[in-house]
Parts: sequence; structure tokens; C-alpha cells
Amino acid sequence: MEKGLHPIINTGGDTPQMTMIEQKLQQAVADALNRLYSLEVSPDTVVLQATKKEFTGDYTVVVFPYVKQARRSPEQVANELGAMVKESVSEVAGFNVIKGFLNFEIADNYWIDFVSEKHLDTSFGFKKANPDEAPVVVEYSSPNTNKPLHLGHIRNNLLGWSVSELLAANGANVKKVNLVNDRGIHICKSMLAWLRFGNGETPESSGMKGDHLVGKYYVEFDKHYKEEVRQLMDKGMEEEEAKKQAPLMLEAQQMLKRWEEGDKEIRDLWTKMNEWVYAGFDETYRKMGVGFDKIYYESNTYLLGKELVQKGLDMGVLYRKEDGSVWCDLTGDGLDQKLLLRRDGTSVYMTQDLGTALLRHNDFGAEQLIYVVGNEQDYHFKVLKLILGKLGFDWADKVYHLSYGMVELPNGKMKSREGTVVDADDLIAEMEVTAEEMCRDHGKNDDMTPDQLKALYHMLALGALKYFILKVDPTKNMLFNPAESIDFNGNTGPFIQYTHARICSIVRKAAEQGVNLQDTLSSPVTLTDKERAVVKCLHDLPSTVASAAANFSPAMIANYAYDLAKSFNSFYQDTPILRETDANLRLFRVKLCSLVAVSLKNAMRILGIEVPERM
RNA sequence: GGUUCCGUAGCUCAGCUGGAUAGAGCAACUGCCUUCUAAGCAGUAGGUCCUGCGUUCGAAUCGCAGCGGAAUCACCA
Repeated sequence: MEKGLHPIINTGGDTPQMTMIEQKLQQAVADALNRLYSLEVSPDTVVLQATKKEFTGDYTVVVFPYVKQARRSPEQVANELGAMVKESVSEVAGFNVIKGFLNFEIADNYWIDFVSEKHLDTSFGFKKANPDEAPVVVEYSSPNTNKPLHLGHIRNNLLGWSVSELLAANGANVKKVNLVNDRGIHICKSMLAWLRFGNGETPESSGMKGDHLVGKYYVEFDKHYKEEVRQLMDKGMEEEEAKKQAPLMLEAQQMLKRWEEGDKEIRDLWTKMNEWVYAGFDETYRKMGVGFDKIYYESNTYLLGKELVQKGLDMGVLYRKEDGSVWCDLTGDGLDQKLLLRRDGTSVYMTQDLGTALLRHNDFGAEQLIYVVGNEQDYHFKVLKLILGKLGFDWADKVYHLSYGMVELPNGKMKSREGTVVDADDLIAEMEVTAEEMCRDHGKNDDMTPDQLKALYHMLALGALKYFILKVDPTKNMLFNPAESIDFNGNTGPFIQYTHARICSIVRKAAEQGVNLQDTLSSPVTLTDKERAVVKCLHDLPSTVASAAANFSPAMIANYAYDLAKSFNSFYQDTPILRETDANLRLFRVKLCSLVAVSLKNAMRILGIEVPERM
């Protein structure tokens, strides 16, 4: 990822006094280095890391970088630093040194105060957005209206939604937008096939979801088109030529031309079929739990793109070939010539993307324009930014392509022709069935109403699916193994949902027993190792949100939620909570539980996953 | 062929700007439910971090080369 292009992510801490222990330590170490050895060290370059489990301590400073200049042995530097920092930072209860590693132990009181202050804060981990700030606009989904959504779109939608939530959690003023690719040759193919072979079939007459119906005719087109190409080739035509000359293809191109000319008949058919598709998409979006602040349609923006092309011609940064097609010469940038208008004057993908970029910039005055689009389009976005720059837009560098990896299946890539696409609606439906089976097997929810059960199945199904996809680094290609995706054990969404439900159960019972979370602790408590591990994990949430946002990586949030859940379960396994007889200790532990529940809920919310109070 | 990305346990993935003995889950094997939800917990086994060279006190992480894989280089989107 091009780090230099990551702009404007606000990475400050949220509530200073509690999250600044790290900075405090770094500052103290830097000061000590200066006083002891006269070294000028910037605090943020002090390497501070969590102490590994096998050593005692909470934070570790690596002193190797300073030993040469200090002219002391690593151990000596570490000991001298440790002693001085212990004096200056009240939270430091002690330290130990192993080789060049200086391990600081933080006083339990610090952790206990942290839990006491935060456990009732339902927005723990989130920063507030400033509504006056220029927004960050995130485009995602961007479907074509000629076929239903599939697994690839699912990753896009989940990522787009989650990254938006993530940036918002980190304090950005986020606007989610969708750019519907509702025009173009692909739609004409569906329309043509429907006219030719459809016999007037509608979603109502067939009982088929609109997007699936239109998709059916897209496949139908391809089938007949292939047949035509084969026939031409049998007559001795070269394949390349046959693909151009097949009557269906010529007719589709003709239809596109008529569409751009505003032919009423074509436009009416187009409107009708697109409406079918939108009704289908809306249902899928609703089931996935994603949505948008604004929806753009390319049919409304492509003309602006054409105007831009004209402007580019006037400016002399674009040129027209003899056949009438318009191009941009990018050879000076190490790239190639790029077509912007076809010979027949119709626009291509790039043309309309120029238009939408300008429109969006004008609409929002955005600080940043993020496009969640697969890495197969890396080249496209490189070119888009270049051309915007050539057209004289100084905001071209605000365009950021959030490029994510492809989804592969165990037996290779998805190919619509070979019927190996995983349909989004089918997948969700299967997950719901699995969730229902799992719940039945466990039999823990027999007293829930049918509506409650249905909602629970849906929540768990989506939790499993979303977590499975979002837990992997977005920039990487991922393998979607259906068998593993429906697993509810281990590093999965339902595991985290389950942990949340368990905690809710404890908190409910605590209330029944008269434990009042508003009460303050009557005396200090002594933390067990497992408690301390849980608290430290909780303490990391704000900084995890900040770094996940800086990296546009929901995966970092998913991993965090998993670590927290695991840490909690380990604690829960062998630590009495409600069974604890010391009322003060019991109160602390319930507070701790409550903060874990809040943190899990908030982390999962960033992923677009809801958590149940019972399951 | 040019460009870009990737290569960590049998499989799927973590491993933050270089730091201590490389971690999880799944699969396999052992234990733990008369006790707060066992969708859990604890443990065993499993590694040439693709290979080689280099930079460094220190490399899975940075650089170069090679091998292997993917994407892209359309008058498709």
C-alpha cells in the first residue's frame, strides 16, 4: 500500500488521561535519555511494545538503539533508564531488565481506574465526528444492473460499509455513496435478449427476484452470441472478426447508440428492467445490512464526463484520431494511450468516471474521495488520477483507490459462464439455514418467539459471513471455503457473538442479585494475571481503531475482537464472578465484564455485525 | 513480454513503523460440564517464514537476484 497516499486520518487518542500512558512512557524515556546521556531523541521514535507473555511487565522499551551513543552495556542503559522513569512516572510500579529489554510494570490501580472510568461509556472506542469538517466520501458496491450480486460484490459491500464505519469511529465525517452502473453495453445485452427470448416475462409472472431475472437474460445473450460466433467461424471467419460481426453484438451496439440518442422505446425498456433490478438489489442490501447516504447513476453523470472530454480537447491535453475516437496520451507517465470516446462517440467507463469524480467533488467538497474497488482495477484508477490531474483539477490527489484482493473458491476462480459464481442471496439463505440448525442443536433458546428466533438466525448467519470475509487483510486475495465459512467455532463471528451473549447473561444475573454498576469500589482490588490481560486488551481498543483506520483495515478490528473474546473466555473459565464472595471484588469483575461486552459490541459494530444478548 | 501484488504449520490466516524462544483457528490426539451459557477452556503434536546473497547489534519484516502464483496492459466494466 502506498503509505504516502494515506491522507488525513486523525490518529489522536480519545480521552487523554487514560490512553496516554504509552505516550507518557515514551516521553519519560526520551527525557531520561537526554538527562543521562545527553541524547536528543524524539519521544515517538522510542520503540514501545507490549511485553510478551513469557516475561513480567506490561510495556517494553528496546534500548539497543541507544547503547552505542550511551557507551554503556545494554543492561546498564536499561537499568539506568528504568530507575529514572520509575521515579518520574507515577503509574510505573516497577521494572525488570533482560538483555536490552526494559520491562515496565504498571500499577494495578491504573488498570482498575481505567475500568471504573470506562465501563459505563457505551461509545468506548469511538471518537466523535466534527460535522463541520469536510467529509470523507466512500464509494462502494457500484453494481452493474445486468446481473445479481455475487460473492465478489459481498466482499466489496462488507468492506465498504465497514471501512466507512471504521473511519467514522475514528472521528471522520463519512458519507457513503453508491455509483450504479445503470447504462452501457452490458445492459443492452440483457435488454436485447429479453426482447428476443423473453416472451414478456416479468418478476411478477415468474416469481423471480428482478435482478436474477435480468441476469438470466444476460446469460441468455451470451449463450446465443457464442452460438452465432461459432456459426460464423464454421463459415471460415477468424474468431476475432466473428466476435465483432455476430449479429447480436452489432444489434446490442446499435441499441447502445439509440440509448445515448434518447430513443424513447429503448429508454422505456431500460427504465423498466432497471427498476426490476433495483428492487432486487434493495432486498439484498437490506439483508446484508448495508446502505448509502447518496446514490449516483451513471446515466446521469456520463454526459458530464463527455463535457470534460470536450474541455480536455479544448485544453489540448486530449486528442482526436482520424476515425473520431478521443484519446489521452499517457506515455509520458510510463503508461499507454487511453481511449475516452469511441469512434461512434459513445463513452466508456473512464469517461463516466471522470464525470462522477467531478460531480462528487462538487457535491461534497470532500477531504478525500475513497473508491472501494477490486485490485483488478488498479490500472484504471492510476489512469483516472492522472487524467484528472491533466484536466487541471488540483483535487486529483484526494482520490484514493482502496484496492482489495479477489475472492477465490477452493476450485479456483468464480466464472459466471461455468456456473461457479456464488450468488449473494443464495449464500445468505444457506447461512441462515445453518445458523438455525446450530441453534436447534444447542437448544438454548427454546423459550424465544418465532420472530426472535428468526432475527437471531439472521444475526448469526450474517455474523459468520461478515466476520469470515472481513477478518482477512483487505489488500490480500482470499479463499472462500464454504465449509469453513459456516463454522461457528474458533476464530469466527459467532464465537465473538457467543462471548457477548455470555457476558450479558452474567450482567443480567448480577443485576438480579443487586449488583449496581453505578457503585464505586469500596477498596482497591488485586488483579489476577488473567484479569490484567483482559484489561490491557480493553485498553488497546482506541489505539486499535486509530491504526485500523489509518490502514483502512477492518481486519485489524476483527483480530482485536477475537483476541479480546479469547482473553475474556480464558478469564471467565477459572475466575469466579457472581460466585465471588467478596462483594467489592465481585463488583469490579462485573464492571470488567460490562466493559468487555461494550468493547466487543463496538468492535463488531465497526464490522457491521450485531451481537445478541442471548444465543 | 512490461508493470503491480503475493509466497509463514497439512488447510485458512495473524504477525503494527526491523526487536526476546514466529502465533491463532480448522483438521488430529488428551483432559475439563451436580458450579456464572462447553458455540467454551486447558493441553499434545505440527515450521528450511519459497531459495540465495546483502544491509544491521538484531531480518518473517528492509534491498537485490532467482523460483513459483495472481492481477493488469480492451473502441469490456
